[in-house]
Amino acid sequence: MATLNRPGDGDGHLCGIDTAMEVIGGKWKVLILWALHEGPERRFGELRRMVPGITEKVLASHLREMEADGIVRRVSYDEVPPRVEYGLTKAGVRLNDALEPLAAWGREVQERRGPEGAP
Amino acid sequence: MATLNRPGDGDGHLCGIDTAMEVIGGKWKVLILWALHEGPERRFGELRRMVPGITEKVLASHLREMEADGIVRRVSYDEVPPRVEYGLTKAGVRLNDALEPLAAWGREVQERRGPEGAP
DNA sequence: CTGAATCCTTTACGATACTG
DNA sequence: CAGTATCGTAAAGGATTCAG
Repeated sequence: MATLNRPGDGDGHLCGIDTAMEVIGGKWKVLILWALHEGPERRFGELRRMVPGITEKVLASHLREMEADGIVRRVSYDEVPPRVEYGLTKAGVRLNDALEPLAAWGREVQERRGPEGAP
Repeated sequence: MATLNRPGDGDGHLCGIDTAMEVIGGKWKVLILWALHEGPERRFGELRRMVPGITEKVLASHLREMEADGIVRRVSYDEVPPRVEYGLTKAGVRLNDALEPLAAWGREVQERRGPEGAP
């Protein structure tokens, strides 16, 4: 992504938010993050059930990207039938914590426009 | 977006983060938000210069969506040549504040993988 | 069970030209 | 100056099938 030019900044100001947005930019990533949050290690099928609507392909590719970004740890046990468990790295936990104020903001606006949304 | 099913939640848990992600989901929205942050009201052309790379069409549509989401306030002065000024609403300011920890996280990982990125 | 492979659809975004 | 209108593209995601 690009950086921002603000009059005060002689050079491009590294706001950092763009980096974070790239990491959580996928359609389901924050949901996966949330699913992994403060829970035990989760298996693939478990995650698939926890994030209803996601397809296997997208779940798999998102998990791979998140692993590459260093926020998800993948542990594969050499068994049959195969067993793979996913968890958060330290960076993933910190990311999740950093997401909490944003979640609070979202809950706030949900309540504010809540009265209508419920038939 | 969907909500999350965690074993503990009997019903879909409203994590709120999905709501926030929809609001800031556009490719340039956080940058626009950042540009509007703690500054004076900004004019359209000013924003276009502050967010290099964005096209007029996308800037306009993003601004309209952000206004509809209640985070941006648009004031149009009936002059010629036309003058329009954009600023953040209270909700917009709170959203920006809620984004700060995420930005800090981004800066942190930038530094961590920083040493290589500089030729 | 955990995926990879393939094909298809959607849509957000980009480029350009034009207008009150 | 502050946009709108059109058109085109690329990338993300969805549906389905197959495999170790």
